[in-house]
Amino acid sequence: MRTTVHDVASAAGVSVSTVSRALTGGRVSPATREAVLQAAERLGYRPNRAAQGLITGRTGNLGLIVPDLRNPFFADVAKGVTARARSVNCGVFISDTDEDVAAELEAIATLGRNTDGVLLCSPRAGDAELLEVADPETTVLVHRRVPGMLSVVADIADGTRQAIGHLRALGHRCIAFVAGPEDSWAGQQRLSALAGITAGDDTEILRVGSVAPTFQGGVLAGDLVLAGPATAVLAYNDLVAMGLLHRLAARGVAVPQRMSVVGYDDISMAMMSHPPLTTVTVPKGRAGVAALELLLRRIGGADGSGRPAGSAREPEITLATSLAVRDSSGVAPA
Amino acid sequence: MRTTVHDVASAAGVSVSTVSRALTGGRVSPATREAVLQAAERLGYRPNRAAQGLITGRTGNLGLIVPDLRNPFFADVAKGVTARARSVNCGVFISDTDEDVAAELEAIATLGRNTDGVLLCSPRAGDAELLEVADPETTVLVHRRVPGMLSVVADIADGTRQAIGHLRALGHRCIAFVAGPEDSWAGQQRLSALAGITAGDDTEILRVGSVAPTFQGGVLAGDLVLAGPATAVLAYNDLVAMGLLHRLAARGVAVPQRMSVVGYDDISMAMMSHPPLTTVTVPKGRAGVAALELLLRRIGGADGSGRPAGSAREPEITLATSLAVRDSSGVAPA
DNA sequence: CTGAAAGCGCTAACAT
DNA sequence: ATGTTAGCGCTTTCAG
Repeated sequence: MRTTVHDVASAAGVSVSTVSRALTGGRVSPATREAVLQAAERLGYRPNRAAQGLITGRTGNLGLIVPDLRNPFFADVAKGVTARARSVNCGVFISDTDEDVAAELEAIATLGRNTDGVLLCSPRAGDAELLEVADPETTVLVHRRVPGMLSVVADIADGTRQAIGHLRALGHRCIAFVAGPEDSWAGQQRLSALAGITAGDDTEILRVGSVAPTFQGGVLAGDLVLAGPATAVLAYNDLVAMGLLHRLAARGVAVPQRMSVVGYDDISMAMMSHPPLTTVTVPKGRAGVAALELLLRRIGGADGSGRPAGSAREPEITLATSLAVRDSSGVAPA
Repeated sequence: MRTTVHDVASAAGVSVSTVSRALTGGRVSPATREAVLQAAERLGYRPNRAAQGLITGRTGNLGLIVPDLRNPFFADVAKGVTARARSVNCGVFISDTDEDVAAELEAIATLGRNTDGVLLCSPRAGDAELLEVADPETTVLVHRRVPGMLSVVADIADGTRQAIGHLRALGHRCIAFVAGPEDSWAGQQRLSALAGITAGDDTEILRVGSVAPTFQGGVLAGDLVLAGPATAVLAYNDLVAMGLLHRLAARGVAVPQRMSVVGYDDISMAMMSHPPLTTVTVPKGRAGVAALELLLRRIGGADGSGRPAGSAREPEITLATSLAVRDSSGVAPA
């Protein structure tokens, strides 16, 4: 068995409670504390978090649930969360649900039980299911909004407005929008953002798809877009946009000379595409960080710093988006 | 507080020990088991893993340590691990060390203490440091080999041989190798693989760099390669290869007509590049899965199925690599 | 087959 | 300021 408080206690010649106090910052004489700390160090003592959690009711861990870690979007979120979590000395359980609702619900239940709180990123489950299985007190949604739950989202509507505004300014009057999954929250969000935009009487927005939110989906969309009159296309996300770029190149369509392409997300490879992709920048990692901080505020710090929990000031946070203009968008062809 | 065994026990009209047995598969009468199961289901009971772990000595969790989740290579590994872990009902702590050795060492210590075992992917620390802080009994290295520790690696030497063989067959006689970080294990592995290849008296391998193992590093390498006589280039990894492709395109060098490019890893975006990248396929997720299975075998199953632990049959596993030939490599220019 | 009781490693009253 | 004790939720002897 590993070294326990008892080992440290006898090594330092004190009782276990003194060890506990010395380590967690209770009242101990400086001399004693020093002795304990040294003994702990020498023995390589690491507290057993499970045991700590059992008594304090805080595990010092949190859960992060994402649909797919291989999707760079979610990898970015995970990166932000783990980085921030490390700085507050908080462990992170990650569950990749593989885009499966049942797995997601199961993960919420299990993680909800075994952590201090869970960050639920872009869940695929419906509002009702989520409300039923997740504890609104200890769950924060990321990139998804459900009434009655804490959440952090990006201002997609504004980003969409900027993208369309950019294309209009370049002279485009017929813009295709490649829709993603019909039933996804993010998809509806984009659609309603678009609907909310009176692009001007002279500008037409053509809906294309829906297609899978993947590179392949973009390849498919390429031909669809080319079959219509659009001179520019706004794609569901960067992956789709890159598939589009690929297909356009294969068919000899010059970008941006004959067709402008704009994506959403600004995943890291967006600037590596050919040409580099103009895209709506979504704060992915920052959303994860914000969600973590919201959660910590709600449950009072992972370090058990016992700040009065209370309800968070802002139960629904919206992060700004912007448009990263790169080379895939240009003036409309004459 | 959440529902506990006690709640289930009184709801089912039995004792807590009976509940425990019914749930963990001990001797219980079918009728009693059914009653307990129903009560548990009705109350939405989820065992507290911390408490379970405290007594059984198994947490049912494991740790995965990676240098950078945003790197698609590691995202793939993480995906493989989490998927397999879910199927054996095992939680996964993920720690992203941000390429930092100190953070890595700290993670090994903490996770080692609070999980049943840890999967250490491409650690940046040296052999000695690793040996000092990691428990060889419960740690499995992924994509790294250290004498005395369990590990799963890909057969990079063979992959390298295939890549060089491929280029030679296409007529290339002067091949540049873009080296990555000098001190990295993976870097040395590639270098020694190359050194072990007698490409033939008529073939020269030029070392270029080292550069950062990133897209930017590849961009930098592009000019370096162009300054020499090479007609083909083998890049440290796909990211570097893609940066190379980018720079080559910017400088108007046709790929593969004037220059062939080959990478390592086969990350998902390798086939999305322009042109699609020829690369040494490395089993990333499968390595994670294999490591997990090796660990489980070693510690006897996350479900506590108590198979005799014993030492694993194969403490060092090597997974095969292959060459995915795509459009970035072609016959050497005349 | 089932219940009572001990105790995993730790912290939080409660004593001293 | 420090030691003693109880007990977190659970599994596991040990009785019955």
